[in-house]
Amino acid sequence: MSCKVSAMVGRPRSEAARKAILRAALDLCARDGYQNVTMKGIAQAAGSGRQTVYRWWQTKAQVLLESLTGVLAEEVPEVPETGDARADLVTFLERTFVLAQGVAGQVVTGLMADAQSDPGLAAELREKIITPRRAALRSILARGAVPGDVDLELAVDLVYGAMWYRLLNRHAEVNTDLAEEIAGLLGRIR
Amino acid sequence: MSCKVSAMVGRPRSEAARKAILRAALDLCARDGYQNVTMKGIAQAAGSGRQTVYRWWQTKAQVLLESLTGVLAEEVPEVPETGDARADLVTFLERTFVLAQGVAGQVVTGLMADAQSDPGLAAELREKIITPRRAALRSILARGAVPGDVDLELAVDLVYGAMWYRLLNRHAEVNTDLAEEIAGLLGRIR
Amino acid sequence: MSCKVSAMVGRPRSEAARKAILRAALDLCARDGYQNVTMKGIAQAAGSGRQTVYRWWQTKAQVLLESLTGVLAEEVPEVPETGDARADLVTFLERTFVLAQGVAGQVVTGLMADAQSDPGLAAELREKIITPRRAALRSILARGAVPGDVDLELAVDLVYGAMWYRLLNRHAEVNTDLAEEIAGLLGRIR
Amino acid sequence: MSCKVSAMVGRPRSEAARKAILRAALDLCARDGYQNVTMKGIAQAAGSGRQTVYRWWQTKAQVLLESLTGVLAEEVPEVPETGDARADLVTFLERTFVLAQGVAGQVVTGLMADAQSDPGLAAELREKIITPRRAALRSILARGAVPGDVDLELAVDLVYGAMWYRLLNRHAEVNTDLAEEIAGLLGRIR
DNA sequence: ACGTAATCGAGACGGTACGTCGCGTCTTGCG
DNA sequence: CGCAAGACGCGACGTACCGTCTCGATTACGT
Repeated sequence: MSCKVSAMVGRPRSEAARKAILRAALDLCARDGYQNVTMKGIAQAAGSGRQTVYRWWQTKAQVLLESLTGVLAEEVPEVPETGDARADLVTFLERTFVLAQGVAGQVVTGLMADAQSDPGLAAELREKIITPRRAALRSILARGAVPGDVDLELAVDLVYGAMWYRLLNRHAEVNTDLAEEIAGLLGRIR
Repeated sequence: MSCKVSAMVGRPRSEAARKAILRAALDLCARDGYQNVTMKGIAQAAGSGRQTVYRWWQTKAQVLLESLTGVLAEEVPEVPETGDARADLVTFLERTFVLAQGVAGQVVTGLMADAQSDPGLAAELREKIITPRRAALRSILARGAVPGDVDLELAVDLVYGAMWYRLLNRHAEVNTDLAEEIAGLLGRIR
Repeated sequence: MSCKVSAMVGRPRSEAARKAILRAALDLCARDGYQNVTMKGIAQAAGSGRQTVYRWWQTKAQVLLESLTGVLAEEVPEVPETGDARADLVTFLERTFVLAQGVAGQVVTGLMADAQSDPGLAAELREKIITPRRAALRSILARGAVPGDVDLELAVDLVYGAMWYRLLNRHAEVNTDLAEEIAGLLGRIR
Repeated sequence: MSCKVSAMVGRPRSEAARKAILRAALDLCARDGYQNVTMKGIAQAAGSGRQTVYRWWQTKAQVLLESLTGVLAEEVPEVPETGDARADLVTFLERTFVLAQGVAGQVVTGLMADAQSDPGLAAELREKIITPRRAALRSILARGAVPGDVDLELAVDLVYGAMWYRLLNRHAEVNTDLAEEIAGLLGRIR
């Protein structure tokens, strides 16, 4: 998108540095926790200069958001329509929850925290991470996992809500059992 | 409990300062957002010395946790048993959600964020805020708002999860309508 | 001098506390050095309250000035007139220098330092410590240790100056040898 | 001397900041007195960050020692050998005392005070300020201002001692008259 | 003997400087 | 001109000491 025709002089952006930074941010987040990650630390761990990070991202949240996008893109929980609505739902949730148990959980949790005081980040987070997955879950639910007259937005809130709640509060795990249990309970709605 | 009989020498703790600090913390949180509150700022706003804050609390999270406790204690959502399980549930959720829409939402959200990197705070938060309210909701649900064989812990996760999800992600309001909707959906479980 | 006739009600001043404070100040000064002595530390070491110290002295300098006065009063270097002017001078200087090598040196050095930024203390220090000793040295010198037409004030400056210089700069000891050497050099003035 | 050939990466030290800090320290010392100078104040007055001061100096004493070195280097009291030993001595002392009456006196006095509780500073002060000037005075005296068999170290102690004594105790000025008087008295030693 | 009043200890109070750390920006030389 | 290195101005951190204050307890005097 940038550097269309004119100019394009000087040394080009180092793709190696970009990847190193995204990777370093992820690793540090896994090791020290999101809140303890710093721009300085990211640059250091990536073996890059501080300015190189700031040149392409404004905040650590943006770095980690892009890191996260990379992680999630590798394994998007797209579920083929098998005809069994509940099985599809379970499959979707299982895949989602497995991701949430890994670094992605760490990152997305931290991003959500930062988003509380950064409306721009909040919007970006919703746009790039939350909303697409809400839409995916909604379409799965629409296959018949809940009765047709149920408010799907509310159902999505309940399901993802439970996941977020457990991710943040850690009173219980977000594992494959939860997928089954949620699907089971939704299936009892008449 | 403390300072029962013996000892109790020296100048006693200033209750005025304590209240001023708790109040200032709350006000700052409402004005600037949890993440932008600082110990220095709290002390300044409370017209107290920095050491006075640190003498009684170790972190801003602890200050705000106590502030929050004060706020929540004023209006505990205890619901009399009317016999109508669903009505009780709605009442409980409405009261809960009204609180969540105010400063308490700001604070509890920030505390949850901090708790991600502070296990001690996480435990305290669960113990003092989360768990009691989970128990309250659970007992309300047990009055018959959901069928007897439903896993109440899971039901609590779904309900509070939806609230937390909306509080954090702000894709929808946490208002009295939500109370009705949730109660309605739970009521359809067979 | 104080509390002449009227009033004089209430609990009388604790002489024990006064002595303990003066003693503690001196001990701390010897142990930690003048600059590291604090009012809090003095009170603690004396087993007294902070206010008790502040009630009777305004600054640590005043406490230590009184402590010092006590020390110096114990052994005032008054020299009997033996007829041998030089011997009298040596005796006086030896006694003076012995005192200077002890805690008194520590204290007076620190007081002098503080006096640089506290004109009141400077005046008090001159009045109570410096001037009396200058007068004493001057009268000894006037016995014939230097020719009669020598400016005695200048001579005093040279002698006490050498002592102070060595006390502060520590490039050489202030010992009895110095007394002999100074007396010898003054004796060569014609 | 430093940063000779290799390395020398990163942004170079700001000479402007360095000079501003040294200057600010000096100004504050002249205005508020050595004891009231703070690292925070120096940084503020210099328009620099606190860390920038700490990066290059550990204490305010070190800052002011370097400031002082700058001041003294501007006008080193080097005296050409005129053949008249006493005249040379008077010239040297006059130049010395003029400096001592200015800010340099303030600073060196404060440094000496701090040196009482900081052996490292004491050594540095002796090495960089005291000893070179002692050597200079000694060589002047050796030109014949005092008889050849007089202990020059002692003579230096007496002369500089008088200066220091007056600087600290302020019972008399350190002016050009003093230079004449001291030279006169030394000239009477046989 | 008993109230009055100033003392005592202890320690919390509002301040402020300390020295450290992370921020986001800047200024170098090298590739 | 991108990039590493790292110094820069800034400001919050948690600590220490300042001098003041507020407690309960103690100790003399003047009724």
